[in-house]
Amino acid sequence: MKRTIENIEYEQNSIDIAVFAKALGHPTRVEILKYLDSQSCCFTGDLVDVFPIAQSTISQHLKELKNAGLIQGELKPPKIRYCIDRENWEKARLLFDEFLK
Amino acid sequence: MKRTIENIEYEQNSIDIAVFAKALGHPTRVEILKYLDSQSCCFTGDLVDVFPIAQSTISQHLKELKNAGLIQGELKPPKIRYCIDRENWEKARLLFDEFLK
DNA sequence: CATATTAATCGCAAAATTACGATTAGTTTT
DNA sequence: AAAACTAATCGTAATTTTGCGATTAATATG
Repeated sequence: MKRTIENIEYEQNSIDIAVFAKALGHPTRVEILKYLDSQSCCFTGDLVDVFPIAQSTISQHLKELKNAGLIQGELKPPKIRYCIDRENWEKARLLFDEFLK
Repeated sequence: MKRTIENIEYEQNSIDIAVFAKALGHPTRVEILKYLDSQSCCFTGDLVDVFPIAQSTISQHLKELKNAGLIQGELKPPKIRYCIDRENWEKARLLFDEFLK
């Protein structure tokens, strides 16, 4: 990309909203979160069974959700247990609520 | 992309959330919406003055917000007046509220 | 009618996203 | 120690996004 103006300055609040929103910006990730919420937690393998997409793709989506802070992974060898990060979830809720009100 | 499984089926609700979220997934678009909200309406030219990015880039962001249904443009020749689409805005609010609760 | 103004669109380039299969790393189990 | 299992990472490819300058279309003004 030709970014002649690199380092555009944004309000922190705008960045926070954008980061959460971007993570929610794919239907698969939305449905992963719905599933996670309904099960309270789950393993990658569960998702591979539920969604008709490759294991590596699911792993990638999980990574993005994790990077955005919406989920956390807990080591339960040999599996990894993913749960919604309730603290950030609440933060996102407040941000969207405030923004969209 | 190698999409061996094309036509993945999603819940309509997940698609709706993802479409709104994707539109909100860039800080510039979030700030455009904030500005629109604060001014209730505005012209493209106002945004060009406010944001340090090219006119064509702003136009593109406006297009995406419009495609997602978050804003609407009204012809006020020779300008175009952009306002938040309150109906869809409310729809988005309800979707996120329900989803993040 | 010619000129100015406004904002969309075009064409391009760089970067990010999405998806896959294959491989790898880390644990268990045998 | 060998085999099995789980999930991340790698490498690749197609597509989409982001951004710019230049051009265009549409309207308004002189």
